[in-house]
Amino acid sequence: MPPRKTKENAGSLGRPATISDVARLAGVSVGTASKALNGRGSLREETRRRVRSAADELGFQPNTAALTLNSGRTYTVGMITTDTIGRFSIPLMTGAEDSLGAGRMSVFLCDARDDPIREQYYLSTLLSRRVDGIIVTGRRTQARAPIGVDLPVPVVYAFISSTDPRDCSVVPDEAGGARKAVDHLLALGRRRIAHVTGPEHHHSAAVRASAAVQRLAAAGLDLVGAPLFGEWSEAWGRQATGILLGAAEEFDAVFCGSDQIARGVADALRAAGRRVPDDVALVGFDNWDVMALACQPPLTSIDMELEGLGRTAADLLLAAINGEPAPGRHVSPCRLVLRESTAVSVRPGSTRVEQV
Amino acid sequence: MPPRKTKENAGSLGRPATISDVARLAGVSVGTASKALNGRGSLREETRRRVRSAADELGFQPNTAALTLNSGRTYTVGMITTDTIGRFSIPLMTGAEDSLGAGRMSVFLCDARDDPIREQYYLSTLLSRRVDGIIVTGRRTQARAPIGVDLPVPVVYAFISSTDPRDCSVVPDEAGGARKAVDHLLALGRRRIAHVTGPEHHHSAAVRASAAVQRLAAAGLDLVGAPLFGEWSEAWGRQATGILLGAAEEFDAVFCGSDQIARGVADALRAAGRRVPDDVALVGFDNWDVMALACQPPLTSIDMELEGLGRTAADLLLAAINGEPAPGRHVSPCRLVLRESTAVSVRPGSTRVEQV
DNA sequence: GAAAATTAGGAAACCGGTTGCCTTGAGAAC
DNA sequence: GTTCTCAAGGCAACCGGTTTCCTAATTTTC
Repeated sequence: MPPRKTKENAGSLGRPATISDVARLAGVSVGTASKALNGRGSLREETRRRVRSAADELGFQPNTAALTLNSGRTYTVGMITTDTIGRFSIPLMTGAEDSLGAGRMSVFLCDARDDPIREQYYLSTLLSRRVDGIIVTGRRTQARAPIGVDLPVPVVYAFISSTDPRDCSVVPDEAGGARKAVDHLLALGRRRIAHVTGPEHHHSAAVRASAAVQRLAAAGLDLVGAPLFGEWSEAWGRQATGILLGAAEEFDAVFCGSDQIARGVADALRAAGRRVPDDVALVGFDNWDVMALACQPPLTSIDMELEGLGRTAADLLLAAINGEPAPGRHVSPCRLVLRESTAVSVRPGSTRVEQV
Repeated sequence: MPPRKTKENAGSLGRPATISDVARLAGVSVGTASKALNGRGSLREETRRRVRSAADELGFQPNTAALTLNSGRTYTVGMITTDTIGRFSIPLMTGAEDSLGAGRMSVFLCDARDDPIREQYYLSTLLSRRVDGIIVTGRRTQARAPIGVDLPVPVVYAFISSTDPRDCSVVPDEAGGARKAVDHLLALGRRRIAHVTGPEHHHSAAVRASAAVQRLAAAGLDLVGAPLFGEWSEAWGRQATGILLGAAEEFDAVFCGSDQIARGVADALRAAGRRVPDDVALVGFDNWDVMALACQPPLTSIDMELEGLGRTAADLLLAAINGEPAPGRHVSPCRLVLRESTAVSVRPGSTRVEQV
């Protein structure tokens, strides 16, 4: 892409052109120039053309601050990540930005880094900038206290949710995802399924584990042993595999709370001479490509569709801004992504996606 | 953190309070209210107090658009990622936001997604919003065409750099990082060093490889074989290891162009019965904790200090905004992070950082 | 040809702040 | 008692647009 000589200084003023400059060049009044450029008022077509070409020549772009001042709208939203910008926030942000950009809105990025003071500082900054709305995200799906009450602008919680049920939250259906994982393993004929996941006090770990247990119970089955709660790391996956191998009970599948854990499990199983998926089928969670694809074999995983979630959140926010709020928890489904770690007849390298 | 009843509606107007509301409540004129709140003019202390408490009561926060309109400054900068928000952008953004936030500036996030049209759209959006400055980042360090010429606001390129040497760019010293890696391996007594890295046409791969070769040459040594160019994946690391093992030449160290590659190499070496670091020492690049820590053994790696780079970029931008531009390429050093993949006597789990 | 209708475009208020200048009033100086 | 001085605070212009209202000129109508 060639560096484009921007029009900003095409007219060679030392500053951005204002509508007065345009009006002067076109030989009309400021009000007329405004009407000409916005298709308002009743003007001769020739006048409009003259104004437009003057605007082009000067590279005129209306000062957003002035527009804001008399419309009251900023066409700007704030996005606050309560913890840290990270692996989960990125697709959320990308998706949100996608929808918002289509609505010609810009996004203020605020990284609160788990600091309530910082969060409130950002909140007041955003409010003083008169953003049209706010999206709150976080790394954990657990519900959190509302960022403020009776705020003058709509707020949508994405991924994370608000403890106040009247707030609008968009969250992934983690329980549904876990059920899909279990159903898939059951459909493969596996009956002796173990579960290795993150810390017990972590909301996602708890939700996914209990959904898995319930689904098995509904099929008249028990989990092999209790869910193994630990940390969200490969090391824990390896360690937990040692525990499973050392126990009396046999197992033919492991559903893992994250792809990292699953990868640790895969490595440890291979080291122990168990074949995946032949001896043990493996399902991860997150569908984090870096992990899922590099794993040997590539991992079947649950995708929370975070980008879509971000888009949904943005759409709900835009709706709320336009006076049509949709309060409540909006649950969006997860998707099962099939790869070789549960595949009996899938060729290496191919990726099939379950039809939902 | 308890949901705070924000002051925005404390005074129970249906809209954010304006300075007129404050003035009315305090029984003074608008101008006086402004002076009272900003410590200007000559007013009785009692009057100032009265105005301040009126402002508090109403939860007054000045409308940023109005401030912008008569100061000409927006206290806002744009951050354009030319490709995609990803692993490399995050620490950059975090660092930049850190410095900018300290300067009370807000950040507009723009994800151009490798689309020149989108990029120019964002650029013109930012300019019409009259941002005080722009930071351009990207996933690759390769120089790119300037985003625009003669822009009315300062621009700083971070990580990525501009082909125009008069532009201000902040880039990591990748060659220096590669030299540190080689020096470290030499200091360990390794003499038969191989290099596995990403695509030959990829700027980072080329720079790191040639710096490594040069450093070895300076020590009177050759690389074992030619640099193995491939892709930035674990799979390539494994594959390349196969090539190395199949070749006639022995090797006692591998310097890898990324942590992902290094991890693939580690896995393949282990599978082939070679011990790391005893038989083969291993150095990665990027110091991506997810990879470097989960690797067996944990990886020594080169850290580009992206967060610091982001801070530097932001600081340079702030300086430029304040009329002290610092044109040119600013190279910031990389850091060697020691872990077990090159450690002879480091205990498992510990991380030592080289003193620079 | 004069009155009415229509059209083109200008003047000014307004959005919400800041700031320079001016007015008012009180106390000091004589 | 009169003038001078200075502190305190009001008035209004300004930033850059939009919009309402009004005027002037042209065209239509009879």
